[in-house]
Amino acid sequence: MRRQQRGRDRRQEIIQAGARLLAAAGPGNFSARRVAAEAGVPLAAVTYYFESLDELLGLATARVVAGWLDHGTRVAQSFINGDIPDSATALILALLPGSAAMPVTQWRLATLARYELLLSAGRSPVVSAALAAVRPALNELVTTIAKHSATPITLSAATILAVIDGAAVGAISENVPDPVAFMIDTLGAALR
Amino acid sequence: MRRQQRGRDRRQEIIQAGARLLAAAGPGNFSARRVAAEAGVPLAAVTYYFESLDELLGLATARVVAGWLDHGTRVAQSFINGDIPDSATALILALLPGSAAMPVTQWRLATLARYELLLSAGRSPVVSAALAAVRPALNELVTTIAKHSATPITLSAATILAVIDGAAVGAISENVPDPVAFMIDTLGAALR
DNA sequence: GGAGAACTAGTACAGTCGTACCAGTTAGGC
DNA sequence: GCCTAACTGGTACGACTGTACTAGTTCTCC
Repeated sequence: MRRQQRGRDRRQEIIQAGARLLAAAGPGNFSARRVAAEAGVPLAAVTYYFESLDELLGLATARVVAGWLDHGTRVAQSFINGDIPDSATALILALLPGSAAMPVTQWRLATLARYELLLSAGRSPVVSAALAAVRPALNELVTTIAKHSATPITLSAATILAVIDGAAVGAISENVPDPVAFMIDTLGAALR
Repeated sequence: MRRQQRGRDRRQEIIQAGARLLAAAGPGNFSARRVAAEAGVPLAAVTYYFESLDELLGLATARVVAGWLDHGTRVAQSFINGDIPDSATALILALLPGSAAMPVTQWRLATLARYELLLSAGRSPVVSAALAAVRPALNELVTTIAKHSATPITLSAATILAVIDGAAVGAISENVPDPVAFMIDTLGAALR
């Protein structure tokens, strides 16, 4: 279907709203009605612009992980510039949502949604595909930060990512009071 | 309500069925109707024996994590007996569901369900409570295995658990072909 | 300017969900 | 033996889900 400009805009707006919803509330709260409400469009617009909710989920996921990458490269740049002293801190800030200034409860929800999305790749092919597309870039991000570390880092990017993911899952499931500090500690212990 | 023997049995049977369902399909597929079908009882039996589905979820979760601990202590014992040569292998086999003989697709689903349950603690207080109750024992399990390792292990139990959890989440979301081998490799790299 | 495609928006349908309700049956204490 | 509490199992209700359908409106292109 050859779209008109107005339709293209609306379609993008719906994808954007889906990405916001996904990042804030996780795939378990991703429904056609909620996306429509978030985008401020009627429910029928969702079914009109997308073959199925699954297609929209894939597009929204791609948008979300693109945001991860943007955020990560920005943090990596500020680490290279010398604004972040510790490489463990830089890795955590680069690979997890938000900044250190974010309130804890909000950080917890955002990180929870992030890992719910990661795990949902195990059941949803479209999410799996969207994640697979960005993984090499994330790995490269980790190696870039590791390369600019003051102290040499011997662990591989895959292992570093595993430590970060595991620490995040642990922090969420255990409801630790200061998750960011916990994660920097855990990663720091694994790096030395 | 003073239960009769028959009622006690049926109640336990429902909890057991809930635990089976939870371990096999994850919290997302945990519904009153599914538990009833798994237990072979009518739907109304679930609402009769439990205040709410949430109460049943908490009891089923407790049953599941008790199974984790049983499995882990058994594997740890066989490691101490010398049946498992490598401590990284022992840790993976002890802390993740099933054995090496389990088919990959089944292993993947079981592990996926396990981490879905872990993450769901971030949204469900009853799951969180059930997990918190077993965490010290899991930590002790890790230190026990580490203590009997041939090569000395300097990482803390918390860090080791983070590596295992992160590697598992990565293996699932990336759909790696031989996840158990991947996890043993990743943990081995972090331990040395 | 008119035909037809693109779009908007409301509504309806079939499915699953947790929970409530209500007759009928079984079993334990007097 | 009987009364009452425990239990069984079927059904129903309201809420939510994805998707389909049907009008009416707006825009583009010839």
